Amino acid sequence: MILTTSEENYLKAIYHLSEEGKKGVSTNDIAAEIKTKAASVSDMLRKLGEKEVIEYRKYYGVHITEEGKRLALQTIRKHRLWEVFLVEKLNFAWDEVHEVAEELEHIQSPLLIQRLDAFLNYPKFDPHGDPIPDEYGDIKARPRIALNEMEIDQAGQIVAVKDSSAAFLRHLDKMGAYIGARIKVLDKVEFDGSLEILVDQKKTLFMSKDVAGNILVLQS
Amino acid sequence: MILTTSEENYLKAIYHLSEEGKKGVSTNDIAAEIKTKAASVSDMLRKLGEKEVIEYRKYYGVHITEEGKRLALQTIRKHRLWEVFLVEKLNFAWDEVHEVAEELEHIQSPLLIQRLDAFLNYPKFDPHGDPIPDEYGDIKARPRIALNEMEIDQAGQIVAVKDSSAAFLRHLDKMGAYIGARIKVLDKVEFDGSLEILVDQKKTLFMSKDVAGNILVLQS
DNA sequence: ATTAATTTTTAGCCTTGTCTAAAATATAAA
DNA sequence: TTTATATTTTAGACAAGGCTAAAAATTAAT
Repeated sequence: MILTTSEENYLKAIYHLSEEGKKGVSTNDIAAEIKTKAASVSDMLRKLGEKEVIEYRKYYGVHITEEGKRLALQTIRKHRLWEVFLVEKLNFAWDEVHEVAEELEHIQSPLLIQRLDAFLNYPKFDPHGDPIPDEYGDIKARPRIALNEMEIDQAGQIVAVKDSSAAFLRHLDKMGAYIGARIKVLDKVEFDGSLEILVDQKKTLFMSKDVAGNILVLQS
Repeated sequence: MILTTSEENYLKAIYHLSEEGKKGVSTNDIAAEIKTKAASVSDMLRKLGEKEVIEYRKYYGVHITEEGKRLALQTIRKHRLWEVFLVEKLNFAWDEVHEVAEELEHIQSPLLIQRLDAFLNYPKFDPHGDPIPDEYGDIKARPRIALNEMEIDQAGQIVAVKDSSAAFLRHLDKMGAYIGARIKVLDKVEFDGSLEILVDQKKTLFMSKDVAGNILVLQS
């Protein structure tokens, strides 16, 4: 199965959104992620559905298939390997690499990626700390940690909750946290063990030790 | 001036064909070089003409402009730097690199190329011996040599003739040689100084010392 | 349970780059 | 110099991918 650059970008976005929420991914979310219009997304979903890299039910969002996941991870692998190359070999700053890697990831040459991987000494994580899938799409899992066990200045992504009751999720939402959010621990209050958290690099919020204990974070 | 990938490819082809012949480049020649149809070429020539990277007179072929030459050399520079990277850093064989470099050359990032150039230690020639233009499009000129002065096993490209009479050119053509041909000296006959030449890696031919003396070769 | 608001899809149009077939122009041959 | 051949251009179609506006379906709110 060969995908166009555009299809690869959509599939990658769908994969990322799937990982965050675990539920079906909505057309609007994809449009926001890709920075395009919902109408264009609908069209592409139909095409990706025909190629069987996603399961698509009109009006009910999409689920990525196993084959889709495999292809998305291939693209992510390429993206992250190029990021390592740019930072380690060409002295790019870690925040300068994304756009260029976004172009490089679409180069079609398995041999190139194989050799690049070897040249970089088979790195397991990219410069942002995100894991690099291997040839087969396997990701070296990093242990998930409860948010209240993280140290000050550590960062990560909320990937799950222990208590998944509607009440707890509603509370999370009210605070401005959600599954998929990128967070960083700014401070831990001695007095009651509560935490000050930076969400998505823009919003700070406080949460109790108990709430934090129910949130699982993938460290990066 | 920003060109699309396709426009860059056309311009590069036109540049290469211009260098060989010096005369106007024909639609059919471009079509053959790009492996597309003459109708598509006509269309693209109109567009490139509007962008003033070529001078285009219908039915009379094209000439590349200074701006066009500058842009073509940029692309060629990128292509050749990537080739050096692939061979020297990723251990590609010299004949495996072309296709991948063809994709890599269209990545848009001046910083990337600048850093890559530095990383490779500012190479002046690519793995095929072709010169790498600098940032400004300047090429380190290599002296042209008369074909009869070349040694056995030396290779190069026919870039000009001393005697440019129609008769001589017709003779050249009849033999199977032409301006732009990639040649290699296979043997020099002691008896009369005539040469055995390999043209474009497929055809061998013999030519007298006098004929060879009128052919100028850019060594590689 | 309807109405209102939101989300998603469809329909139709645009651009880029490709193609085939036919028309126009230029070149070679008689 | 007229005819034949080869080259080039135009015209019209198509696929990919994007957009806007309008229709359809879903979800939320009275």
